[in-house]
Amino acid sequence: MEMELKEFTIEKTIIGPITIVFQDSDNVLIKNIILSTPDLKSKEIAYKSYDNLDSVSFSHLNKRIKKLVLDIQDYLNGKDFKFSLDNFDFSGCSPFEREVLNAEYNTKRGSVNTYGELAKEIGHPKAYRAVGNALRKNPFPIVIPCHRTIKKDRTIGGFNGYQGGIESKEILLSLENVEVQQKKVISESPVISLNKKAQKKLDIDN
DNA sequence: TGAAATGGGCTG
DNA sequence: CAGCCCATTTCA
Repeated sequence: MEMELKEFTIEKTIIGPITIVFQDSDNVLIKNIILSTPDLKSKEIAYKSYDNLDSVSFSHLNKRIKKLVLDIQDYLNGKDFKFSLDNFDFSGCSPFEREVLNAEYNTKRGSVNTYGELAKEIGHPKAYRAVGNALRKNPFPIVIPCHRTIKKDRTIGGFNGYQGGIESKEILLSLENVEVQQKKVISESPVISLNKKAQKKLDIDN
């Protein structure tokens, strides 16, 4: 018996439509946040990825999903924001992937870090490529702010699973006042990585 | 710029 | 388990 999934799409955002896929039981479970790509709108991707998906109008949304929608809109309107992770379903993620996503979650708006730093932070200093793989599979972009991770040479790297997504990555970074030109972060200040605790850890390592 | 290193996850 | 895929990095 397949579990029935619902979908709500925020149609107009600065990075195009955003679709939230969730399981609408008494304890709602957020399964996936899908961004649009230049080729495909998020809703099409959603219906391609999941069978038995039902659309829900905003007024009929579960309270928790409503809050997530409003939070995403606030965030995209420039509010400094840390999302609640309540009701997000990480069961599809490996322990390593969870570590990566957790470290990313703890980064701050307006800061950037590198794949290598994230790897070091979670105690696998040479697994920078694996970190990229984990971020590629990030089920909850925006909420887990994977757009803040860039390459060591300060070019912005990949996003949203394929190269076309870097457009959105650039928009999200500039939304956080991180300056990007020619696919490269050009802020004068050094790359600020992770939160305070993580930064301390890194300092000890260096 | 290109090759090689690198490690987690996925497929057969 | 082997072999391949990668949103990286480093070095010549």
